[in-house]
Amino acid sequence: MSEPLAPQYNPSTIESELYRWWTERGLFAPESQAPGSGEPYVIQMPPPNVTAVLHMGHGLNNTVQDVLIRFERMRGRRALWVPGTDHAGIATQNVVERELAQEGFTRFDLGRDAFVERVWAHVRETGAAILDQLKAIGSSADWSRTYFTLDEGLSRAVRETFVRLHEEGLVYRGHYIINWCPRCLTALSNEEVEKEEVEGHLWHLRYPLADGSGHITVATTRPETMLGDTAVAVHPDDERYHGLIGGEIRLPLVDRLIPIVADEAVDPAFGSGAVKVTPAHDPADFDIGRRHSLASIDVMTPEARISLAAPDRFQGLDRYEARRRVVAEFQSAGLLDRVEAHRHAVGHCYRCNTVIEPRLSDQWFVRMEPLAKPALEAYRNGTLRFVPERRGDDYSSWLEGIRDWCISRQLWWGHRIPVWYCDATGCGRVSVSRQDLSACPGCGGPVRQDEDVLDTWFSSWLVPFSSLGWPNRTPDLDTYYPGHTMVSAPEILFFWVARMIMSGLHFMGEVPYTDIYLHGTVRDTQHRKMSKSLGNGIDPLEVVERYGADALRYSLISGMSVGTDVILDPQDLESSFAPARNFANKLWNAGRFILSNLESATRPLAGPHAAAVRRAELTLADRWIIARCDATVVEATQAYERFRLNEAAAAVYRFIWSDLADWYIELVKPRLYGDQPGGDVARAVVVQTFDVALRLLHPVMPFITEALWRRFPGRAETASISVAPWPRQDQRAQDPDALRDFGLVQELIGAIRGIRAEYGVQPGQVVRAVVSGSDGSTAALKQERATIVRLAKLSAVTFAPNQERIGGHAVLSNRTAVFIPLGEAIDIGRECSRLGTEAERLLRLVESQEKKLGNEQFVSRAPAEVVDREREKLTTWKEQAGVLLKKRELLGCS
RNA sequence: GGGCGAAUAGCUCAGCUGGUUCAGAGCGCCUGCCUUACACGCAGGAUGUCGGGGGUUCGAAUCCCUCUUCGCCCACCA
Repeated sequence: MSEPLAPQYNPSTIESELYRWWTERGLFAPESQAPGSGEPYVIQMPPPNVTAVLHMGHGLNNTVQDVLIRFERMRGRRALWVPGTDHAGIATQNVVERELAQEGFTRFDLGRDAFVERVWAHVRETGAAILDQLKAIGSSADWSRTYFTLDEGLSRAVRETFVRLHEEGLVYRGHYIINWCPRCLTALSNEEVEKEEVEGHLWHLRYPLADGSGHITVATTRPETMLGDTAVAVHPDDERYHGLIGGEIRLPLVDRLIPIVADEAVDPAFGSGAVKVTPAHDPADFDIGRRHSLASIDVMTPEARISLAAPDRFQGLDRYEARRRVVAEFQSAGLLDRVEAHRHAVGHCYRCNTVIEPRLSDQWFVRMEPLAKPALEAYRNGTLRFVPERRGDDYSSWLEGIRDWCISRQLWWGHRIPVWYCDATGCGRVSVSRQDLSACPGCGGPVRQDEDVLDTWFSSWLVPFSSLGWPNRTPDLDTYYPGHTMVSAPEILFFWVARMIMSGLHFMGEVPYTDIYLHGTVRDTQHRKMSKSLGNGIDPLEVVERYGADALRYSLISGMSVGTDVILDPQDLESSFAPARNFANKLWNAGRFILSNLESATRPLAGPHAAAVRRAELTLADRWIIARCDATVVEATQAYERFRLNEAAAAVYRFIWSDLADWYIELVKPRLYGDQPGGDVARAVVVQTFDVALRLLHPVMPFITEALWRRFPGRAETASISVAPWPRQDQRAQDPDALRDFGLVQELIGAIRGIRAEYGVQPGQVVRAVVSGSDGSTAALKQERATIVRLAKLSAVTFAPNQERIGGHAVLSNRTAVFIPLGEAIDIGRECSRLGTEAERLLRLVESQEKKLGNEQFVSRAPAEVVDREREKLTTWKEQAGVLLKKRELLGCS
């Protein structure tokens, strides 16, 4: 590592080499970090779906986790980040089905076993690519603990959970209306249905009374379901229909007699106040049907075509064709009362966006209320903390209204349901078992396993303990359960996060983590979510290749504040990622420069904060940068602790660029060259503060910080910044005087530069400056005289009262005046107006300030220190304005 | 239909407990510089009715109400 460093930082080779080095050293395993000492700190990675390679959302999610895990690791915790991938039942099955479709096949052509084998092939490929991507962005997860949700161990946990919940009466099989996707041909949970507002219609249909005495009008958004109607319902108190309750309707098209029933669920104010009842195709109707012992007629096939239960001419029609046909027939029979435009929410499959069909079927459910209660309590008693806080409301209101969870899926890819049905006549036993069964435990007869698989979330809700070996009681489980922070996208709060809390409390007796950080979504500049179908995605790997992983990470972190989305422009990667790349380059060059000036060091450079030098040897600038560094330690540490990662990143950025590079390094250059007086002190201070900056930045930019940090003298070959101790605040570093005094130096240099620019003084030309002020106000400036001369490009600076006329004038915030004689270069008129404008600005401030202080209410009601502060401001502004006006007089301005 | 959030420079956003970061940062723009760490850089500069209206207060970008516009979550009125 001693080859000369290139002036332009090139992340690609450095990153891959360092990553290999980290993993070879096993730095990401908690065992090799702080053996036995630090408290564990555990993050469970939301396992990416093996459907496809990762997108920017994953980039953000995993960067946040990595920042937190690296932060806590450096703070001495035994940090464990558990990685994994999710088999993603329905999603992965769909992806492979689409692949097959391209080849002209369906999964049924292949058969179950061959299809599942095919999915495995996809999984092996994608799963490996995903892990590579996670590594490419620098994720410091413990890969030795990587799991896949269909692994043997996690499958055992799934089975144990199912059986145990069944034993407890919390898993049951039921015949209910569920959400059915006619494309995926499976049941879905309520959470898997996305409601979307659509402009639909409300058809008002006339149902003739059986006795021919008239009709009842019912309104529906899905006319085709009338083929399965088995009643018409009205509210029991609805006067309009009193005489009709108990009567019958002759159902058009089907010619079936169905009763008119009274049910409280009917809203008399909606539509006609009468509702058609289709128990097989609507959850509300199903309930009405139960209350009135109505038949359920299933008029749809799984594919949402009209079934054999309907009249011949409708059979086989797609649901929408059937809808048109039904409406047309009502119309021609004169039974279509009217059609209204109607805006309503329609459920769509969250995986293929097909409109959901409520369907009556046998499915397995988890009884959720008993699980939800403790999960709700954990929030109410403050055990769980949400960031941002308001997400806690979403969590609790979801739990309060929770409904049972349909967990069976009519898919082939997933954990097979551990239930066996006995086929022996007269037995029919249903066995729920931890072990595979080959015979009925009751009669010894032949059994067949339930064909269905479990909801993919039924395995992922166990991850916080199943990934650690549960149901076995393993050392990992003892040590790393419960974990600490969950970093998740808000979309999966209910699917995953809330359910993990329920399972954790139920099976482990403790919440799986206490802090839940829900970050935003990555969107394009039109605020659209990045997606493959919109083509507005950004490939994280492309960004890593072009800008480096550190730049990717920094951009994501700095673009994100608590509770807001990250906006990136897919059309213009440069504007999104160049600033971070530039920052990396800046850091690289600062490091390069510092390193190149350490050879002449004669004193040790390492050690606790500025311990290598004595206080008395420090210049004002040294004291200033040490104080700024310390303030940055505090600011960044607090920001990381509060999940304000963008603020932490910004604080370090400011320190490195605006303080260290722009000022301190510039200023200290003469001391560093050769064997200058104070050279060792400067070297010690610059190394010290740069080292702190690298450590503070490491969680966000792990690669470049490591690359630089390792090159500093005195580092052991095996030392890594990733386990270097986190910088601590140092009371001795605090130095308000230095902050104030050096601020004045900066202000003076800025004022002189401003005058130079104003009058177009050539950069190469040196000028003289005269500074006048009281001894007290110029003491600090005198200390840094050489700095002022160099950075303001002066021939000399003198401290004396000034009566010269022709030049540029300025006045600092402590009333010190500056004068630059410019001879012919100056345009007196221009200087007059420049001074005039500035004086006017100050006088306006003075005026409003006088008004404020003249206000009795303010003086008497505002706190004394505020009033004092405002008085001081007034004095300063007044005097500043006075100095400028005097200069104008001197110049003979009109 | 219920709940929540956001609106600040051309763009992306900070501004946390009302008053010393109070109108800011980065990008973009303008001017001048290849000053031997860095042109992915340096120095300087311009840019705002803090979404509209009302209120509370000595004092509001900040707190309250209201309107407008965007976004998110929830919802079995067919």
